[in-house]
Formats: sequence, structure tokens, C-alpha cells
Amino acid sequence: MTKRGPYRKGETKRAEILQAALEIFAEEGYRGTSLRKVAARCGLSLPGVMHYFESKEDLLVQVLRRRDEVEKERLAELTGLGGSLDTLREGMRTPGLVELFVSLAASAGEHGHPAAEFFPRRYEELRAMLTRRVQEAMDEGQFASPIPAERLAVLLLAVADGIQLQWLSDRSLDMRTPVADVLRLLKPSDGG
Amino acid sequence: MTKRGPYRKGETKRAEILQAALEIFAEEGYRGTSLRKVAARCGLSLPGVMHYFESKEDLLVQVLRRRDEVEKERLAELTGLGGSLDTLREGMRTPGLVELFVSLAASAGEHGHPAAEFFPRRYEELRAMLTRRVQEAMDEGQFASPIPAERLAVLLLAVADGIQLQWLSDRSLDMRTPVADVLRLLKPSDGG
DNA sequence: GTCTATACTTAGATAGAC
DNA sequence: GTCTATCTAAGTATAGAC
Repeated sequence: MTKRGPYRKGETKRAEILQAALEIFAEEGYRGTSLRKVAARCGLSLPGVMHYFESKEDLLVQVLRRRDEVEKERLAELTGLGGSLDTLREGMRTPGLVELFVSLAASAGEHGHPAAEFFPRRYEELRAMLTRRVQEAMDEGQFASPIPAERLAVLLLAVADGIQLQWLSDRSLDMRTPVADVLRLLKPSDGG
Repeated sequence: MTKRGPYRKGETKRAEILQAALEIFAEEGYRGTSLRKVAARCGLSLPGVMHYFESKEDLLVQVLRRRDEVEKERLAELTGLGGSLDTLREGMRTPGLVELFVSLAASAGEHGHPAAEFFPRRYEELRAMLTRRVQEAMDEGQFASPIPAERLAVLLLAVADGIQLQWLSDRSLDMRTPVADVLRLLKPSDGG
């Protein structure tokens, strides 16, 4: 039987385009990559690609969105906090994707920009998820701090994002260490 | 007497252009702002502006560079760690400048891009400065942690940067809290 | 609904005159 | 040092074939 149910017609093609874009961005960086190039890899013309997306920015955001969905599945399986934060970056280990992520994050404040819809929601969800896991860790006595879980979630997310910025400038930097370090600061045994 | 000494001819005009760019970016965001617009504010044509800069990206980076020099002077006056981290962001409190900063940081890994020269150096300097101040605080007993000062510097910088990413998506977020929170985690009295 | 061809518009870059 | 004119690349919009 042909694909029906949850998949509308054309969804498979759209996914194919996003996949092609993802690959090109990962290989050559997303800057200096025109949509015509993405189209060529799919054997399409530019308007052929634009049939599936409202604008270039829309396509870029959907690349991230797709990436996120894959991550989310993995995150759902995990319960640990360290693993969650690591997973947040694992899908972003290629420079091209990190560049795309950071660059679009810069547009999250522009009204009408697709990123302005994506990022606030994404951050909300991530903070909520992290807050739960921090709270769990505190309940279990793994963490101890007078700072409420919500604020620690903001803090942890900031570390995970911020280290990526530094990593773009210095790829020899290990991205796991800072995350591990904050978590260590939260361990009761490490207090003065 | 006319300006001589350390200032070459044309430096004043270059500064004027950077100032105009800074203002426009602060007012309207740097995206969607063409160089022709910047040129117009200076009473110049596009080539008139390009005479002073190798490319648009070059101009953008120099806007950040200029901003940084102003910050550095303030930073030199401070000795406290919290104040240093706060100052790092105060010059970046307008969304347009934060967007510019984040967006260019995304290009720091591209060889040949002006940002690839600016950001690694900037981060190096900031980490060195923060390392010194963290070490001082530890020596004075204000902080206590088995984690070495260098790594804490990376961590603190990540928090300061990362919170800006979240801020772009949610401007109601207070950027000082997370920085204050990490510093609090480092205080010996807060251990479990 | 899917896709091509074509044309439009903007923006950064460059050449050469003054 | 600055302009006019021009070039090129890229995103966008339209018309229409299938």
C-alpha cells in the first residue's frame, strides 16, 4: 500500500530536501551555500525547492526543527541529567550545524522570522525538561543548592549553549567538560 | 593644531562610519540593514564606505572590535568578578548588538572570515582575564572548588554568552541572575 | 499538487573617472 | 578620497506546463 495515514503527499520530498540541506551544511558550512546548490543536489530547480518552503529562512529553521525531533526521541529515553545535556549537543557536533544553530538563534528576536517561532518554544521545552530532571536529582539528594530548579535549568542551558560559541572559535575545546563541571558544583560533597 | 600623532588621516572618517553603523544596528537590528543605508547616514555612497573596509563582514567585525575597546577600559578599572561579567554584557544590552555578536560568532570558524581572527583572540583574552580573577577570589577564600581556575573561567564565559542566546528568544529573562547563580555555587558557604 | 523557465529586486563588490 | 556605473550572486515572485 502507498504511504498514507500521518504522511501527506509530498512530505517525503520535503524530507529529502531537508536531508540534502543538512548534508551540504554539514559538509561546507551553511554560509555560502545557496538554495540553488541544495536544489541541484535534489535534482530540482530553485522554484522546485521553494514549492515546499515559504522562504530560505523557513527552510533553515526546518532543518533545525528536524534535527531537534531526532534529538527529542533520544532525550525521551534518557533519565540522567548529564546524559541529557550531552545529547543536546551530540546532534550538533558538526561545525556547520552549530553555525546554523547559532546564526538562527540571532534571528529569534525578529518578528515575522521563522526562528522567532521556533526558538522561544524550543527553549521553553528544554527548560521545562531540565527543570524536571534537576528537581529529580535534588529530591534524590544528588544535588544540593538553595537555588531553585528553574533557575538552575536556565543556568545549565546557558552553559550548554555558551560552550558552543567558544567551540566555534576554538575546536580543540572540549564541550563536555564545562557541563560536567557545573554538575559537579551542584554535588553536595563538593561544597567548601 | 590638526589631529596628528597616532591618528592617520581618514581614521576619523572610519570611526564616523563605525559609529553610524553601530547606531543603525542598535536601532533597527543589523539584519536587513544594508551598507548603502549606513553610507547614507554618513552622507557617503556605498563605494565611499567600502573605501575604508575590505568587505561588509570586515566592517561588522570592526563594529564589535570598537565596542570591545570601550568595554576593556571599563573592565580594567574593575577588580571584582561579578562586576566583570556584568560589564561584559552591559555594552551588549541592545538586541541589535547582541544579534550582531551572536551572528558573527557563528562565522568565527570560517577561514578567511574577519571574525575568525577576532573571536579566538577575544576569547583567549577574556578567559585569561577571568582566570586571573577567579584565582584571586579563590586565594582570598571567596570561592572554593577543586575545579581549576582555567576551567571555571571557560564555564563562566559560557554562562555569560549562553544566557544571551536565551535572552534573544525571551527578553523578559534577566541576564544577571544566572551569572550570579554560578558565582553563588562557587561560594564555600553554599556547599551541601 | 509538482515542477520548470523566466524575470525581478536587492545587496555586496569592483572599475575607472574626477 | 569619493562618486557613477556596472557586474554578479542570491532570494523572491510569477506564469504556466504536466
